[in-house]
Amino acid sequence: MPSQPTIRDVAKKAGVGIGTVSRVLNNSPKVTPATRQAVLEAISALGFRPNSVARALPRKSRIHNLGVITQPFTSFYPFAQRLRGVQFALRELDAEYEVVLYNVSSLPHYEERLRTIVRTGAVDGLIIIDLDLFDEQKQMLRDANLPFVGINHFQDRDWPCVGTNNYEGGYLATRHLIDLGHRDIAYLGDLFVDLYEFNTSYERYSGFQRAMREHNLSVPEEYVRLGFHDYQIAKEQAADLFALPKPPTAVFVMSDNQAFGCLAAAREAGLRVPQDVSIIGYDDLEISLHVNLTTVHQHLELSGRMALEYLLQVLKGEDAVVPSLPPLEITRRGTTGPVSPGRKKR
Amino acid sequence: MPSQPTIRDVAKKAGVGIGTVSRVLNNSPKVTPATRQAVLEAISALGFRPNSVARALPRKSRIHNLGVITQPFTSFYPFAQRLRGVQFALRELDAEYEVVLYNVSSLPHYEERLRTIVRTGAVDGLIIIDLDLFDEQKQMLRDANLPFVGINHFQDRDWPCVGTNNYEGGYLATRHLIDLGHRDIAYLGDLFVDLYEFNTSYERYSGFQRAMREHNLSVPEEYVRLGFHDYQIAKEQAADLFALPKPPTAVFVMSDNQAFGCLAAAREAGLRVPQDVSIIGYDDLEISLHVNLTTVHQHLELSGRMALEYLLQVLKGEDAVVPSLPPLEITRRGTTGPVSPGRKKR
DNA sequence: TTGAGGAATGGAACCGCTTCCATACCATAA
DNA sequence: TTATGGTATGGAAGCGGTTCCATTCCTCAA
Repeated sequence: MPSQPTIRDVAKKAGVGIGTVSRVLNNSPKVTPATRQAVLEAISALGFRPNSVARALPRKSRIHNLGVITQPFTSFYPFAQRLRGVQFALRELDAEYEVVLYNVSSLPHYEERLRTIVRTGAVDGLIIIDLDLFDEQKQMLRDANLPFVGINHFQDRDWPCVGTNNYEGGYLATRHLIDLGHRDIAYLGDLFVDLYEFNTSYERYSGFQRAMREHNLSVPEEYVRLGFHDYQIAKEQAADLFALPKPPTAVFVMSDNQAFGCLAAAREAGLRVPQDVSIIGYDDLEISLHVNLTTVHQHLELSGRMALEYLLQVLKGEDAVVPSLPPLEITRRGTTGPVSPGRKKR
Repeated sequence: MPSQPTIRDVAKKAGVGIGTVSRVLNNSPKVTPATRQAVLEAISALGFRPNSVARALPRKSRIHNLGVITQPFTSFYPFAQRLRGVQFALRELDAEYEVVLYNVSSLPHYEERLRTIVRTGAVDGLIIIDLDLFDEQKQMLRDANLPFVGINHFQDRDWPCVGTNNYEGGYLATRHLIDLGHRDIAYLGDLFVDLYEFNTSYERYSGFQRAMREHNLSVPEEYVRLGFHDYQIAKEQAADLFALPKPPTAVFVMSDNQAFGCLAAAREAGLRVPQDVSIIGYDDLEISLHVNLTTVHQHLELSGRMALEYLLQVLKGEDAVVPSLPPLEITRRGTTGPVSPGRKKR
């Protein structure tokens, strides 16, 4: 018997009926101790383990699963806060759903994963975080009648997304620095197109560029530093920036994680923050409060909550519209300040 | 038809057989466009959504689920790093399991959740993080033949745990401070018994006490500060500590999260770290590197990985033993240093 | 001794899908 | 016209459990 033994195998082995085995499995009181004993022995002799799927089938109230699919996460990836929003809302609303977490490590992996999810019907709804949905996949999900919602930066996609506006955020962050009197502002961020064909960095950079242009400020080529999203890499890039003959007086870093690297580079270069250099991040991670980082607040937890609420409505069969997040805002803390006169170069 | 329509309802409505409906659902090519169209219309007219459970049942290769059950998490809760260890290992080993995440918000909730998991057979294995398992539950899991493993601080429990030794960790941290010349050392941590009847804080405190005793150092009552695990609360407690007539020259804080609060309090009190006061945390979160915090490294990610590997072996039917984590070690960074002579009070 | 009632037990029916075999249908070739 | 073969389709069987009804077996009272 190479495959998993079933309840019938157990029944045969124990010399009882399948009903009795089921009763033992479910701790029904109406089983003789002796019988129970025999069944338990058969179970462990065969290494029987009930098939969870078959078990769930006859139940009136289904167990519902919600899939959350995203890139592999590190503690700095804002994902954790979004997921928390989902979980908290789930609890508050007392929704009978469990969260199944899917991490995909590449685009092909992502597409394959979606296909599997649809094929196996593993979940009843899907929250797609920081990933795009391509036409083929979208159609597949629709055909399968599987409700889904994204959390990302799309505001006008033809699929439901709780979206944030990176362009606006980049603009706001840069305006903040300009308003403080800075003129020599650098941009530090991810490569413009990441592994998942997301262009978050480019969008934030575009907002940065727009703000600079509006104020007739130029951005020397060496003030734009792009690299893989990583603390250490950001730190190195920032060190290069600070070693320039004419270093910037402020840096807009496209993520808090990278801003931490930038902060460390400033410290090592002997620069005081914000007296010598202002640094603004993007995300407003919880930890950023403790690091006292000025940053762009993008309602991470709220985005998870909103996505969940929308999905729940759809699942209930209600007509739902994707809610809009409140506007982005700057969380002012200690890493940005007015340009210091003694340091001003022009 | 109040309950969910089934594939038979769809078939009847579309005037086709159930096989055809199934074929449409599964994108089989051998369906006439006209037929497909009719079926799709019936599907959306009825609001039909395939039952994921029933769908999964007939498949040869089951979808396997691993449950991860833990307390609700914040970004500082070391849980995230543990979960990452699990996910990474899962990917590396190419294991066909998905992770189902359960957050429980109280002890009764936890017990009920376990019962539900067993009853519904929702998962094939369970990783229990930072929660104890009581006799009744343990028996229940065993009866159900549901393999489980814990990640926590138990080293000699009668159930498999990847355990860490808090007592040892507290001792090490304190020794580190004593070796640097500190004599007036405070303890800042959680209440001794938390919501889940875990006594992590007490264990670490006991290690602290032992180290102090071994060196004939006394701990004044006001040097022991306990409070709910929270940045803000820790910050307030630390502020009280620094406002004492004779403040400590070093603080052992039982978690990095609380250590961040302590650091902030020191900053606000105008104390330089480590010149005026040394601070050591516990956990070694990723972020702690960036904050340059000296702390106790407890192999968080590795613990997730080990628990997973063990569970996978058990699921394969192999005889497995729970692996031991490598010894705890101090990660020395910038927040601890020798006691500064100018400040020494005795 | 007999009948009634309760408890343990066996197993058919069923949960909602997929799969596969048999059938019906159509087009083409002879 | 008939034979052939390929394709779309219907629906029975089956996935591995739970549930419930019928049956058997006891025990106890009359």
